[in-house]
Amino acid sequence: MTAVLVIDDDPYLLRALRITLQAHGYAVSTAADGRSSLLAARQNAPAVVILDLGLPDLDGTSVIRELRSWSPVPILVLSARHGSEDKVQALDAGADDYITKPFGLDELLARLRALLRRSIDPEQTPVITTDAFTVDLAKRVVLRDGRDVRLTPTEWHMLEILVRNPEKLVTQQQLLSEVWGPSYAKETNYLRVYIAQLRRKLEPDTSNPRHLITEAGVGYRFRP
Amino acid sequence: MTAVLVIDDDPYLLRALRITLQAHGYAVSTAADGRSSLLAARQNAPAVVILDLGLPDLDGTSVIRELRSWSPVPILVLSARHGSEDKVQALDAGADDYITKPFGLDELLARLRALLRRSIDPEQTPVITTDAFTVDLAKRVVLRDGRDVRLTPTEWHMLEILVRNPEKLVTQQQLLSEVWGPSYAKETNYLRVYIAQLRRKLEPDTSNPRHLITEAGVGYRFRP
DNA sequence: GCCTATCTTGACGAATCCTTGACGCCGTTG
DNA sequence: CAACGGCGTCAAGGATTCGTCAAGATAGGC
Repeated sequence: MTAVLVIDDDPYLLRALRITLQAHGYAVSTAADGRSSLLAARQNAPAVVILDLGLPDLDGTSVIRELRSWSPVPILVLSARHGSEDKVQALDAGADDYITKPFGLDELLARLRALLRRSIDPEQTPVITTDAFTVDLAKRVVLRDGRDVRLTPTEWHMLEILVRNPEKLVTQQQLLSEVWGPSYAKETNYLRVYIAQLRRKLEPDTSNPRHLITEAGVGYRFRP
Repeated sequence: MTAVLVIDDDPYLLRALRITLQAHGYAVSTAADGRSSLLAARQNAPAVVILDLGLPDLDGTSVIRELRSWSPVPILVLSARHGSEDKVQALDAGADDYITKPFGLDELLARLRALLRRSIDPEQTPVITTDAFTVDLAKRVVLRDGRDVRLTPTEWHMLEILVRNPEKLVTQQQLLSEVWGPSYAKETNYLRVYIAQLRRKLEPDTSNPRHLITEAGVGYRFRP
């Protein structure tokens, strides 16, 4: 049976979630604050974690970071605020998905299913092909016109992130914190330099990129 | 059968609504003041709430806030006054839609259906489709006629808020404080400019918008 | 120590995006 | 009828952000 750990300090919401999740076949364990939740996560080894950001003792993002330091378990975040700042912070810290309160229980269940589905097969096809080049994620090789393209470690790291999320917009912060670390969140000129190098090596027409698309002010997107 | 909770202190209106709603296949429960209505909402778990603002004991916005603190149930507000102040207050407190008395029963039924449609489909996949365009919230992509539409960060931010709340009337203040920050609450010209740009990019007939609807003096609404 | 590959940093026009004001239209009010 | 407020439209600036280049800085191999 799938094990779920629910972390929330609101006893009513905790009870409601426990009942609903158990009714849908999950094994539920709960925690009401950050410290005990970290213990519970180590002991129960849940398949997915549901975390409320408004905890009494620890900051929500700290809990996420602690968890992420030793476990890849999917984390679904609940928050009362509608603003997008804490959303971005939580996702940057390593959360996988996000719901704003109040939310419908069917929506919660749907997102839970989606997270579990994703964690079961994390690597679909390790080979991505476009009409200009081919990326083999397993072999760490990029081919263009039959010959392989030399990429530096940093170039490869950036390309890998973009290619693993086809069609999806990857935030500047996501790229920076993934490649250079969270403290480089404002060095957007790094991105400009390396995107330019990737384009020069991969795009047929450098000044008219068709696969590495920039979204001004937000981030970049890979289009197959 | 769909459960509706009607909250009103006028016995005649209450009786008329009960009869009409039951005749259209709804299961109706009623309450005549704020306190008993909150109890009834917890016990009956209605699919939608119809709330008259002029209650004897509690302020209407307080009832909305109480409900919203634990439930995402759609709230349809009735009010006698024609002014837009209480309208905006109720919507800011978390109401979903609004009708001014006196109102036609067919209009009430139409709005009820619209709100229920929204609550039945709680964005299982974060993809919203209309007959003119498709919004993918996860990938941050908008498709129209198969091609993707290029949106600026601010345009996307506004569209996301509206699309995440289908059929809901979103206040000007809600949009402004979410996108530009709380101190921009009176710069309604921003809304006019960006709504116009969104319509130009998304609506088939710009001068006759069918999905991005403006409610004069109050706000905007997304209709799927 | 020297050489090479890679990464960092700064600067500059160019492209994109946001802000702001003006104008006309429409429905409502007095 | 005239005045008014809310809305849609447009375009011109000003502010950000992007692409590009090249010159140090750093690290690793020989």
